[in-house]
Amino acid sequence: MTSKFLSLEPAKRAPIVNAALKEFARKGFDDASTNEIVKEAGISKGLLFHYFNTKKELFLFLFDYSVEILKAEYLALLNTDERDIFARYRHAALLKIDIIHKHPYVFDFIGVAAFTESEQVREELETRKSELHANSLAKLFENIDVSKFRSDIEVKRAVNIVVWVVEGYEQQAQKELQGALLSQIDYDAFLADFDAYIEVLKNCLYQ
Amino acid sequence: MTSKFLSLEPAKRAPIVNAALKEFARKGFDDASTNEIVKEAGISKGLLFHYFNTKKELFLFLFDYSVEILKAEYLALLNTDERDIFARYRHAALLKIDIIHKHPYVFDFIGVAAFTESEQVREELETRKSELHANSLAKLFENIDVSKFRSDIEVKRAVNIVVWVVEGYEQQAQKELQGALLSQIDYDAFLADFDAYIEVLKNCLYQ
Amino acid sequence: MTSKFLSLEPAKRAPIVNAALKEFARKGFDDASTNEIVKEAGISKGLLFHYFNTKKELFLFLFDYSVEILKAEYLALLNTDERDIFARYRHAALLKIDIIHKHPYVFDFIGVAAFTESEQVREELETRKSELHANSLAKLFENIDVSKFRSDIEVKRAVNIVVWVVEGYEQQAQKELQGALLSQIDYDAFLADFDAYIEVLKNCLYQ
Amino acid sequence: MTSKFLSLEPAKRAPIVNAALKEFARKGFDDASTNEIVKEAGISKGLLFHYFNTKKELFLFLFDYSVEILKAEYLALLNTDERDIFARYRHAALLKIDIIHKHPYVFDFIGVAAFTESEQVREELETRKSELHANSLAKLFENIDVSKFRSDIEVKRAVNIVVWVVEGYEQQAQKELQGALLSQIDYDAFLADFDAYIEVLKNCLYQ
DNA sequence: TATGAATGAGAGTTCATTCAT
DNA sequence: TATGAATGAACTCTCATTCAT
Repeated sequence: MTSKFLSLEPAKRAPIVNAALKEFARKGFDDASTNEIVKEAGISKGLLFHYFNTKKELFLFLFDYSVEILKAEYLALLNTDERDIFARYRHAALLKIDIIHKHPYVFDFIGVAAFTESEQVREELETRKSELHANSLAKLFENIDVSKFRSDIEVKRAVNIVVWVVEGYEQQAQKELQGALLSQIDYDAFLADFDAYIEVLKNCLYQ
Repeated sequence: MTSKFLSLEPAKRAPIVNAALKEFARKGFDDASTNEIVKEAGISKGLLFHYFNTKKELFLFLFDYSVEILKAEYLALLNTDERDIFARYRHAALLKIDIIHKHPYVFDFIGVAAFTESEQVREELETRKSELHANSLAKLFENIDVSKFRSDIEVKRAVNIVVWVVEGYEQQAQKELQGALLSQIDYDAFLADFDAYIEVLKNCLYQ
Repeated sequence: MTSKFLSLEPAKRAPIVNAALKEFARKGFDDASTNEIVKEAGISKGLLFHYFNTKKELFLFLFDYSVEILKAEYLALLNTDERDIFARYRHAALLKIDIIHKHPYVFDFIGVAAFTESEQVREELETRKSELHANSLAKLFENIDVSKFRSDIEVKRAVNIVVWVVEGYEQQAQKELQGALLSQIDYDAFLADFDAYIEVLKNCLYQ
Repeated sequence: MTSKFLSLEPAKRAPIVNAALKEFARKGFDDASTNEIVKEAGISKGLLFHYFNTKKELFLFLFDYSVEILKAEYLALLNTDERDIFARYRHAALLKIDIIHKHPYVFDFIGVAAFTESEQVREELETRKSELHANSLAKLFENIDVSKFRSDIEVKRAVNIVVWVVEGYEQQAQKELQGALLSQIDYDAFLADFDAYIEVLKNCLYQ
């Protein structure tokens, strides 16, 4: 029953979506306050529930909305013809930075949603999450050229090491950038640093 | 003003601490219910607030309490004479397993507390967290023999890679073990797997 | 100000009236939902409030509307030339059955309206109800031949006994028929049963 | 979970019970406002829900409470040794007047509860109602001496006529007394009137 | 006429916290 | 030290009503 909301003009939709994404991203499902959302979005309490009958429906809508963005602006642009794991990941990181620019709360929201354990949304989320992973996130690892890894390292371990280092780097970067104005960030410096890590791993793990 | 609580006999203290750690570890600061805590601890509502004037005070007490355990049973036992980063980490992982056995909720609680964003406790937590990190967790990296790393890899990067891989491994292990009974876990298999990752990194990063 | 509604073509009026009668009959004034009414009537929210400024106005309109039907198809057809109280009542019962067939919600609505205690409509209803009773329902008892009653029974008591027994019978019948499809009801059996009660009373109360 | 409430001292219990009985009796389950109840009872909203977790639980408690009163002060005092239906009913009517004196809202509440169709309480009420009827209200008709009825009248009809007339009389009396101060009512006049109806029926229906 | 987005007061309910005992 | 009755603000959600289109 979110068709009402979808047929609303985008200019009115955006502040509601952003206010809700932000509140959920900050506080998780249970702690997020619909009062805060309507205050930030500048609408009345009634209107939010005119569009979304329940807080849960709003949350799941935002999840689907975020997944759509991820699919259209991230997953669809991943190049699975590039079989080199490092080139693939580098490209993915660049796409990710782009999305954070354009949709500041989407990645945070998805992150919080992925780990929420609220019983009110768990079941529906579980379905959506596994579908997302199966159909989509798996693309990151699809068709990787594993023959490049050194033969004395188990492929599973090599891939995990790459994944964990990239995730660690991203988290560290996020922590450092927190609070900084988006316009002040020196992306080139970050990319150079990131590339240095890639270089180390490549030397370690490739033949 | 938790002195009242500290002068209580340990046998009465334990159920309260455990009930509170468990509830906060499960639900985070905002969602945790003092009702649940008193029910599980078998005490009255009034008594809880006699010892801890506010929920926040209780939470911060538990944080300090958990940090004390960490210091006494983890950080104090880290052997800084062992200068090899891998040997140091392996030992640390073993100590961690021990604590999870003895204090099942402490690590979970610290983990939840570290990532809580509740505005009610953020400020005080921030101070404590940075102090913990500066004075204590830094011990993990103190006096590491960096001369063993390959000369063409920046030390900072080598250390980060080790940290991120170990963290990634721990998180993956936790996910796999979730729900399993503690007694059923095959620790030797886990250690062997862990050692395999260490071996890969050692080959990569050491000269 | 329901003139707007009255000048609407009947084909458009009927679904609105029926939807509203049904909802009020089922849930009473306070619980009836204007949302349900517009949904069932297939019109927009705004239109309902274009015709009837308030829920209360709609309710009172329906009361007047139902009373009109009662007057035209029930009270007007009561034969006051028939001075025997039993013959009069029997005829009235047959008329009632007819109306329930033709206007399924009208009697239910009037019944619910008669006993509603909602403060929002009580005052206006009170006026209408007493007017209805004085000018109209009194016709049921008008010009009754009281000379037929046994001389040792006060007329007032004899009439009350007839009224109460008929009312009791109707309520019992309604309870038994509840849920049954209108088409499946054996009216002849009911009439025979009804007539048996009349016969008892006639033997008792007549000379 | 109403044990909390039951262990409260009666002086504090009474205003809550009375306020709630009154509100439910006036407006039915759905329309009754817990706000009104706490205002009239002079307690806080939180306290009401400390005793009764939900509005439904409060309603069902009141039903059980009212049934207890009915059993103890009405049904238990009905004399089934008195086999004459009129003597039995006269006694019952006197008992009823007594209860209305002592517990002004109990009969009204039971009446409203008996006919409520709110889906939220229907199921639980249905069980309670049929139990009440089977075990208790049936006592009114138990062991009646039907041999006194005229042989040409079916017993079922004779009993129904008595019941309906008594009910009709009670409703009329309630309507007339409505609003009058309890102390101003002339019970002797009412009883005399009631007895006159009984006399008529006795002459009619008995041999 | 006709729509449905928008409002805001009020609904039942939860919860940390207080306080008389 | 210990209880649990009592509070009231905040929660999600509903609803008759308004109004720009």
